[in-house]
Amino acid sequence: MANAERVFAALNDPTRRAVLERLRDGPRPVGEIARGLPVTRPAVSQHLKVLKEAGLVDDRSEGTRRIYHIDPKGLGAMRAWLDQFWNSALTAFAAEVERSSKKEDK
Amino acid sequence: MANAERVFAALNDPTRRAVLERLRDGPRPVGEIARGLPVTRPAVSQHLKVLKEAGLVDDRSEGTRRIYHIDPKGLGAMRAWLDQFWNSALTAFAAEVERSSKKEDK
DNA sequence: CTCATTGGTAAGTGAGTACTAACGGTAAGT
DNA sequence: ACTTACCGTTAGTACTCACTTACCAATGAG
Repeated sequence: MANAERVFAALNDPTRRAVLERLRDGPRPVGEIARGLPVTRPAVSQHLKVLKEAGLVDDRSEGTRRIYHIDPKGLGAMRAWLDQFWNSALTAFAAEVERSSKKEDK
Repeated sequence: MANAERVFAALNDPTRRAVLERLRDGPRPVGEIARGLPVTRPAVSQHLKVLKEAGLVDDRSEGTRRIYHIDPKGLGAMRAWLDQFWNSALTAFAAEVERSSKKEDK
């Protein structure tokens, strides 16, 4: 679904971010992702499930192996939320600075 | 300190995001933030503490009231992390498309 | 067919955390 | 001085979640 709620929850975990970092260089099977990480392979499978439901990764079957790769959809939802919030926050912040500077002119 | 780690953890909670939404329109005291939220005022105080440590909000004293406002610093750290990841992910994605299309030329 | 490889799933456990209730501390009003 | 309003902090509790250990299904090699 790639809604912001799931993306936030998915990106909160350090291990899941490490998984994404490893997929940044290209698609990899589950075993290769798990190798080098301080957790077991089943744990990685569970993390991949969460990342997939968040729209951050997708997978394809290749024989007995499942190749995972990054899905730009989830990151797009995240950027959209952040950009919208960023803009409105900055305008509100600027408006506040304006108001407080006008208070000096009495 | 506004490192990405704390920002992720802070933004994960729905109540804290609701607090930020309320501060988006401008600075507010704690009581006014808590009013309308489905949690008690002390809970809001704890959330504000987390948001402040993440660099997402800041506060000033005004008599007996503490006025909280959004601090662009934390959102900046978030955007930096996301933009960096976004760029490298897209280039890796493009490189992969390149590779898979070359495999067709045998 | 047999066996090894790969990976998703279920159950159980431990740690982190969001919440409420109670308290203390400070500033303004009477 | 007394009271009221506003807010942060502490202690305790309930719940979520990341992890491991077992187990099972599917594919490929011999």
